[in-house]
Formats: sequence, structure tokens, C-alpha cells
Amino acid sequence: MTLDEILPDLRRQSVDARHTETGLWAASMLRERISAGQLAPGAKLSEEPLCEVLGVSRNTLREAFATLAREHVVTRIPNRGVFVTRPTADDIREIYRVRRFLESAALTWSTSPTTDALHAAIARARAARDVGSVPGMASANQDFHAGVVALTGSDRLNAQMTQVLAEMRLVFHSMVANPLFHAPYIDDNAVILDRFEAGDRPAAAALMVDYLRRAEEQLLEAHSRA
Amino acid sequence: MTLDEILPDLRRQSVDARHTETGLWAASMLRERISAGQLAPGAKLSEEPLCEVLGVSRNTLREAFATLAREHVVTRIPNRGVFVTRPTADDIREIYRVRRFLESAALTWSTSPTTDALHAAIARARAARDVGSVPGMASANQDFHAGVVALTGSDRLNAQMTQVLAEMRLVFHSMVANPLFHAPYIDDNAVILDRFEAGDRPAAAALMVDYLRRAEEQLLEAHSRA
DNA sequence: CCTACCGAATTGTTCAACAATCCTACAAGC
DNA sequence: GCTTGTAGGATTGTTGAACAATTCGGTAGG
Repeated sequence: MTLDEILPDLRRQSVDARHTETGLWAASMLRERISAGQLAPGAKLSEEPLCEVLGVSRNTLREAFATLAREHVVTRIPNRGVFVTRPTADDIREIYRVRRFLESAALTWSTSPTTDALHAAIARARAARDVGSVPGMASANQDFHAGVVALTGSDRLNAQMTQVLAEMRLVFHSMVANPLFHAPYIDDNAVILDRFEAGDRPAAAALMVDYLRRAEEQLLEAHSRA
Repeated sequence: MTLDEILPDLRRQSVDARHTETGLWAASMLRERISAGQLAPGAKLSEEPLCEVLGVSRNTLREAFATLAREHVVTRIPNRGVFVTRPTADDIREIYRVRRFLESAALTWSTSPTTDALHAAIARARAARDVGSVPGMASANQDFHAGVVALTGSDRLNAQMTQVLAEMRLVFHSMVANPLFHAPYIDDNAVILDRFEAGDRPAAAALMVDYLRRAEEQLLEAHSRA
């Protein structure tokens, strides 16, 4: 999907928008579109048409670009422009490196033992699987892993995890989505949660590392084909 | 001399000559001053005089502010202005929460066993202690802990650690610096490194958590007095 | 002493202009 | 045929000025 195709859509959402912090608002609008896959990886985000459609000035739009670039959602090439990031194989390895550290550390040293959100995420994933909803499974799966890091109670670690999961969505969009990708991992999550609640944190962490290694391998394999 | 041989050299020069990103350049100038303590926490960064001094326009300066705000180095209050962040007690707790996770996880699961940088940092710290240089001890100590996270080989985790250490400098600047703060921790670092190299990673991680808890407590105590 | 209001100063945002850089195409030379 | 050089046009990088919105300090009035 190209930029031109979603321009009318964006225009509709931005007609009567009065906001303080316009730059952050513009960033969130673009982030939404990119997360949803309406702006595919590699797409060029030209300043002029976007300004016109969002109803902001070029300066404000550039603030939004700076925000998104810092989140690795968008890549800025000097004097060339801004593009939706197209994750490389190295990016995938880096993302999973971060996830292995963050998630296994959270399972090992977290202090908050409230796992309601994790149970809810697993329930949502199973419901989505029963209905055959791939986006539903993907979303619920991300909620589970975000919830694991939320056990740390740290805003900054949560922010980093949120960012990495946003990059994960880019990875999914940049390759042919295998409809069956998420399904087998749902029960893995359940086992990890079970071990964690049984008090066997090392086992939970080890299972998580194993899970993430398998997922990484599968994504790298798919990436090399694309 | 062939083309390939001089390519890296050329690239290095062109990177250095990159004044083409004025916003980032201005941000780094301010970051330097703040890190060095020349701009104390709580100081107001008025736009107009800064523009004049840095020789950039207000728009460019605001891009720099946006960058620093995302790094928590600077706090933006709408319609009031931009201030050097004054860390709160909660900030200190959050910083140490992140450090405990990042550093103990690095000691537990790191793959790279090259500890040269860590030995060098300890040596620098001891040399600074012998000379009685407090900034030298602080800097070397930060190098050691940054090096621990560098064991992960992850750019993103390194970036997060760098950011958190920058916030640590703000913490130090915002309270009366105790000249003896760093000294007792130097040998703790050495013990942690020793356990790590002996292959006893759980012990190294546990010592690190203990170290960070003591440092946090000490800083919180000092903060409550200020 | 407190409150309401007014004006100065500062920030938030936009606009228009210019400089610097890159892309495309096309001609010239080996 | 392939590379190299050279316009021209388009896009980005940066600036300066303008105006709206908001805050702050002082002051008159109760």
C-alpha cells in the first residue's frame, strides 16, 4: 500500500484536530498507520503531501519524524527523505537479543506477582485462534510478552519493550505473513506462565529463552526467503 | 594504496564533517554542557539566548530540545519552557530498577567473554582514587558498568544504559557530591568481575544487585537531605 | 490581605524563502 | 557499450519573521 492510497483516510481523521503538542500528535497518527501496516516498510514519507493532509507545517512534521526515527519506526536518510524502516536480518537478531534479555530477566527478578493481565492475554489469544483471527492472535501474543516485562514495574523497560514490539510489527509486515505463525506459541506462553506461578523462575526464564530462539529462527528463515 | 584501503578513512572524515544535521549537533553541544555540570539541574534553557549563542534558529534549537527531552536529560513544561531535569526520588528508584535488571541480566546471559574493557576501567578507577580525583573515579566507574552491559552485544541495551548513566550524572549534580561516594565501590566492581571470570555468574549477578541496592540507598538518603 | 485584571515576556506554531543536496536524463568521450 | 560529466528539476535542511496562546508579575480595587 502506497502513500497515495491512504492520504484520503488520513485527511478524514485530521480535519478538526486542535491539540497542544502538535508534533507528538502527528507522530502518533503516523505510528498508527505504520503499525497497522497501511504504510508498508520501505514507503517514502514525503514532507509536502503529509503536511497538507495532516494540516501541520513542515517544521512540526519534522518534529514528528524525529520522534519516530528515535523509535526506529522510520529511517531518515540525509537529503533523501524519511522512509518506513525495512528491518534487516541483523535488526531481527538485535530485536530478539533485546527480548531475550528483557523477558527472561523480568521472569527471573520481577517483584510484582500480579499475573492477571498475562492470563487474560492467553485467553484472548486462544479465543482468536478458535476464530481463526491472525491479527487477534498476534495482538494477544504481544500483549502477553509486554505483560511479562510489565512485571518489572519499570516505565523505562516497558517503553523499550513497547518499542521493540512495534519493530516486531514492522518485521511481520515486511515479509509474507504465515497465518500459522502465532498458533503454536500460544500454549508455550501458557506453560511459561504456569512455571512462573509455580515459583520455578529459572525454568520459566529458560523456556522463554527457548521460545524466543525458535521464533527468531523461524523469522530469519522467512526473511531470507523474502 | 588502493581504493578499498582509503574508503574507511574517507567515511570517517565525512562523518566528522557532518555538520549537516544541525539539530543533532546542537543537542550534543547542550548534552555535553549538562553532563559536565556546567548547566545544573533545574536551570532554565531559554530559547532566544541559546539560539544566539549556538548560532542556530529557534526551529533548529527546538529539534535539539525534542531530542534531549526524549533522553530525559531535559524536561519540557508546556508554555513554560525547557529545564535541565532535576531527578526526583522516584527517578532514582527507577534508574536503579533499570540498572539492576540490565546489569544482572548482562552478567547472567552475556555471550561475549571479552572483559578487557572492564579490567581497564577498574585500573582507571584505582588510579583516580590514588590521585584523589573524584571525577576520574566517577567516570571510570561508569565505564565499568557500561562495559558490563556492553557484554550483551546489543546496541539497544547499550543505548538504554548510556541514557540511564547520563541521568545518573544529573543525580550526582543535583545533590552535594560526597567526595568519598565512589571509592568503596571500586573494589566491589573488582570482586564482581572476579566472580564473573571464574564462571560463577549467579554469584556475580547477586553481588551486582547487592551493590546497586546499597548505592541506591545511599543516594536516596543523600537526596532526602537535599 | 486577598482578588481580579492588565501588560510584558516567553513559548507554540505556521509560513515563506533560500541554500544544499540528490535524482534523472542526456550528451560526450574512451 | 560503458563510464564520465553536466544541466535541470525536485526534495530536503535551515533560517527568519510573524502571529496566537499562555504564563508571570505587578497593580488597582475591594
